[in-house]
Amino acid sequence: MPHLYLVDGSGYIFRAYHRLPPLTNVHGEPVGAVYGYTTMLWRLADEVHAAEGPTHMAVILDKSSKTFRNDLYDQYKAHRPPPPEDLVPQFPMIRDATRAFSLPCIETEGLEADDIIACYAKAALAQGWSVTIVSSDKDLMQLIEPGLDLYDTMNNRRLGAEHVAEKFFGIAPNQLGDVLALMGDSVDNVPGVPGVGPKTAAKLILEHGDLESVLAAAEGMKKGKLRDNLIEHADMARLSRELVSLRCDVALPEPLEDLELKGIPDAPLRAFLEHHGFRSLLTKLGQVADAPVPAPASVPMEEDPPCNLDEYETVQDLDALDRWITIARHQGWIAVDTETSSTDATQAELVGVSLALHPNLACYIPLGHGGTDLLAEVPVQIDVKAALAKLKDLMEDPSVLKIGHNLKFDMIVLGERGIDMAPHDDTIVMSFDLDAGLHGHGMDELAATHLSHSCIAFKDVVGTGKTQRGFHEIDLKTATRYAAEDADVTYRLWKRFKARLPAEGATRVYEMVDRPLIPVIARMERRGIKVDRERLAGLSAEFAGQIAGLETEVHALAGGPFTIGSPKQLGDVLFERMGLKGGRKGKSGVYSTDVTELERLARDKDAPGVDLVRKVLEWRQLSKLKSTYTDALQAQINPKTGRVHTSYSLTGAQTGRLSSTEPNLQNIPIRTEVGRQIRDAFVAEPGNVILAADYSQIELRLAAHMADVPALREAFANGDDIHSLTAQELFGEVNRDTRGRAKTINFAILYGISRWGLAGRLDVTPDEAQAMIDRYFERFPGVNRYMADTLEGVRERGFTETLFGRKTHFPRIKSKNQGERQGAERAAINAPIQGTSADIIKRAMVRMEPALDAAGLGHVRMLLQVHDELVFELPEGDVDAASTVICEVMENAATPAVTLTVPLGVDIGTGLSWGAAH
DNA sequence: GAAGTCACG
DNA sequence: GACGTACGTGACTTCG
Repeated sequence: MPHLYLVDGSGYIFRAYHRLPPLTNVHGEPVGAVYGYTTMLWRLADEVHAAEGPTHMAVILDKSSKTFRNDLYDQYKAHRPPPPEDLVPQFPMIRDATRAFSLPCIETEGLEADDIIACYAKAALAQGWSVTIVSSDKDLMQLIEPGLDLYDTMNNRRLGAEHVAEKFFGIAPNQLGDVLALMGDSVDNVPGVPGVGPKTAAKLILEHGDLESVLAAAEGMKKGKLRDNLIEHADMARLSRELVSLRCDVALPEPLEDLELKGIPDAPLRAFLEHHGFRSLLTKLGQVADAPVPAPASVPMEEDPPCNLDEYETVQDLDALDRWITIARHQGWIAVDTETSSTDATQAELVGVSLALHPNLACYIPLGHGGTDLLAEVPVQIDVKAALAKLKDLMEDPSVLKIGHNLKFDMIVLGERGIDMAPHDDTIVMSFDLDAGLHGHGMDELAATHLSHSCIAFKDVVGTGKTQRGFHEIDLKTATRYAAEDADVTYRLWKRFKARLPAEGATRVYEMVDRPLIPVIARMERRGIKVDRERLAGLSAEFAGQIAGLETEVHALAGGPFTIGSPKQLGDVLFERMGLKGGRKGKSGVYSTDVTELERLARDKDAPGVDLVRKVLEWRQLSKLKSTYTDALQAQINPKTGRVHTSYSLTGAQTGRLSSTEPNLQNIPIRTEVGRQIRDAFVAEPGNVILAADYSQIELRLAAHMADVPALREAFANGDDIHSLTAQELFGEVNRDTRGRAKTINFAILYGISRWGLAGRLDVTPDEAQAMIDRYFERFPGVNRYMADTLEGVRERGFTETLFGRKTHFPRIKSKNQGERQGAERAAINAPIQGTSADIIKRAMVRMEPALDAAGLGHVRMLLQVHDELVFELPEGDVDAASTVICEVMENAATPAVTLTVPLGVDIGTGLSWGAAH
């Protein structure tokens, strides 16, 4: 059977106007109500194929303000205020929208939309059709009967007789006209009977049956105001009855059959959506979901008003949350920030979420406040589950860009709650890709630099030290000011960076390397790596015993106890008490006692105190391993997962490398046998293995490519040992000693060589070091040239660039201080090489998961990155297949953006632990 | 919080 | 003639 949907367009637009925020389209025209109307039509159109969906549909509008009711009663709707100024231009747009959907739009002179709806409803019902009136107007509820219901699209509910009974105290739909007549309507100026509201009206009708019976019974009622009013205003009640009656006796402007739905042509709808810039709907129509969002140009950035913390809203009910989500869907982007109980995203409790849509249009949604002794009273908050369900839809909506500052954190927090945020932009990464080397990228610093705004300091909100409170204990007013400010500032920064990225040539590295990496890193952090606690505890105990023994021996040799860990005391003991030779270093006037100095002392077998020095070196090594690794790592194991979850910083290293904190898993020992045991504590789950894949000599290979050194390029192409080759070229023979020296020189080149530095490393004179450097430049032409070009570039432009366009700024390149300047020069020579290497492994990481998935290796988990190494955990049986994919991805990570003239080599190892995988 | 030291690439 | 010498990180300890 046909099902006719009659859309009360006029009713909808008023409700939408008051309920939705004041949106404007790309032309600056107000379109809030139109947007709401368009999304509603969309939803209805989507229901076409549903079981109870429409087969016929029409939109009914009011034609003019004068109707037959004004002839009945000249005061009808007389006091109604004119529609708001910014609603008026939206009326014609409603017609545009309806036409865009190719729906019939019906309006008739002298009739209200309600009457036309009633006519169509009756006609359809008479033919046995079902009818749904898309409205929640109480007058239209009179029409409800079997086969006809109302559909309140704003609250997504069907309204039937039960709803009328519930709202009007037991009244049936066919009695509603009488109730409405008695109670009147102040908005439409239907007079009714004074003193009679819905409750009294319903009671009277239920008691007496209908209006006339009520009026007839008035005389017999007990004396009182009600009786008097009913008698005195009986005629007004009868007039009201006529006014609220719906006329269904006029001819249908268009026959029912013509309302049949015939599908919605694409072109007019697209044109309409494009005209208004309704991005999210365009996306649904089939535009690319991840198309870059244009920078909002309508408001020049300079005209952004200053941050006004008093304008922020605290969102405490679902309706309010819906409002924010609606605007986000409309404009296609939103700034997001989460407040939590901890800076460790993998263990943090969610305390609240803040959102920003425009400068100063920001809110805070408290979700986990209260619940402690300190804040005994739990404030009004949306139920976390309900709020997260709403937020999930928004966060996962492919047509809404989520903007955050260090969004990786929020991705992890929400990821732990089943929300897979996408698409995204991150202002901390944007800032890094624009301004690495110029300043930090924390929000407070960026707000001060770019917005001349000083953010509320977190410690001013929660305090410090013993009296520090959790964010969940902060009152909502303060919490809103702090949290919403962060979202607001993030939004403002995003506008600026969004415009700067293409203008400053930073889009390439941002879009190709760093932006897509964020969710990859978030997943790695969430996975963590399993650590064998017992093994670490065993090592700790072992080290503790040895340290204690060494301490006793050191004190005995030194002739008395002192704090070995104090460089100052140790220096005094060695150089004063024991009389070893060595010089002061540093401004603080403390003897240098670092490992190179102590090893120098230890080499002199005959010097007094050699034994002491050797014991101290051993003590130092074990103390370091115990305190930094075997003890600390145990404390870092997440009790819930049994794994260690590091946090990677994408902006920590100026060159574009990642850095790793809490704990740092990029400096787990490997170079010494005793330290290496710590790696054995990083293990795979039963049935799995650890796979470590590392680039072989990647920085030297890149140097060979970038400096265009034929001999080196050939050597890499042939798979030769590059340090041996260097030894052959520099010293004419290859042995352990010359190869070691050659290796040192190769690294020295990468790091920005100085004759003194190399001399110190090789224990030769600066002149001899210079001779080696000269010979190197001679044998490997291109290197010297590359270094000179790099320096010229950085002096001229202030920054270096990687092959992928990543910039690193070096403001000190112009320093008057020679030391500073030379330091900047060395760093500038290194940055393009180290940075390109970082770009390449990042690209490999971005491509790794899709490549593994495509190969049916979805169970292979990428866990760690250590600059030139990726660590995976995978089922034992997948090793061969995974190795192939991993190698392939890593070796080809530069292409097609960059074509290298050297191959990239990857070595792979596997084992039950990280240590065994090397 | 600075300085010194040392773990990694 | 002095400067103070390799690039990039983070964590721990001592000490003022």
